[in-house]
Amino acid sequence: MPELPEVETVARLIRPALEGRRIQAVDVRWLRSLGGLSRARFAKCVVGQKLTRIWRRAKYIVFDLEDDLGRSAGCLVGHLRMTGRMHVEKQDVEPNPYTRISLDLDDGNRFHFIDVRKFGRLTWAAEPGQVFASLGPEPLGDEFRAEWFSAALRERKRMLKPLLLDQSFLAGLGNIYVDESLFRAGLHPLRRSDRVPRARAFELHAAIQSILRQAIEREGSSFDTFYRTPEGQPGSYQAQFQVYGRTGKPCRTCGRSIRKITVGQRGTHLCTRCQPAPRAKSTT
DNA sequence: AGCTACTCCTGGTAGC
DNA sequence: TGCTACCAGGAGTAGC
Repeated sequence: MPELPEVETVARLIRPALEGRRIQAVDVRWLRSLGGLSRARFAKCVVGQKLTRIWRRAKYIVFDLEDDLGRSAGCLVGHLRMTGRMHVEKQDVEPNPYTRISLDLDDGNRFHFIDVRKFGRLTWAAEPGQVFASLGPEPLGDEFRAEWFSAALRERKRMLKPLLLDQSFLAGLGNIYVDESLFRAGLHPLRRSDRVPRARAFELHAAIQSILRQAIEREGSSFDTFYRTPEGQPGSYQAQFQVYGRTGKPCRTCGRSIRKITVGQRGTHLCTRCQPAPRAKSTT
């Protein structure tokens, strides 16, 4: 599922084809992908506007818009959720059957928002700040410091896994990179955040940053046909997975079989030797 | 405050 | 082979 590295990869991929282009028409094939806006309102806000900048915040992709007088005209805000994809191709290419929203561009190309499971969104907002107000820091941004992280973990008294998935705590991680980060730091997903020693919090902080950086370098992870872009090659970070999707396979560090448990309705992968259980009880 | 359950969705797969 | 049941899950929301 697209998380920060995959979303960053998509933004980088589509940016050159979009920046500077003007939107000439829109085609909304699945209304709910607009996240509550009507087709008419969406079209009114978007058609005729110029795409000036494509950027990422957390797992959102933002398309800044400008009207023909050069004034700000709000922005498109996209979220890929589980199966969303974005790409640009020639207007005469037959669109993918799962295309939910298309934008005709002034250079003969067409932008497509494709989403098999329809969880994703592409909507218009006057102010992106409104959408982002409740998001926590960017894990690769300056405000995400080890000292802050250690203190924030102590303040919250939650299990590590749901806390790291909480976008208002830290914005951009999803199921895969949380599992991988916790493994790298040797922390059990059920461990309470306020019981993580300071040195361990620093290790987790470093693990999150280094894993995200490596994943971006490898253009994210793709292990399923849903997550591949038609024109771009799939990412390759999945080859680096230590625990995610490796249930029953030997831990690459100690050899013990990787286990899968459920935490907050989410599949959670771990090595019970490298990530000891929070209580004395050993779950083998 | 933090937890669980439920919702939205559909392709893939396990089981019969 | 063909059917059914269940699984994956990000984020929002409701209720305890």
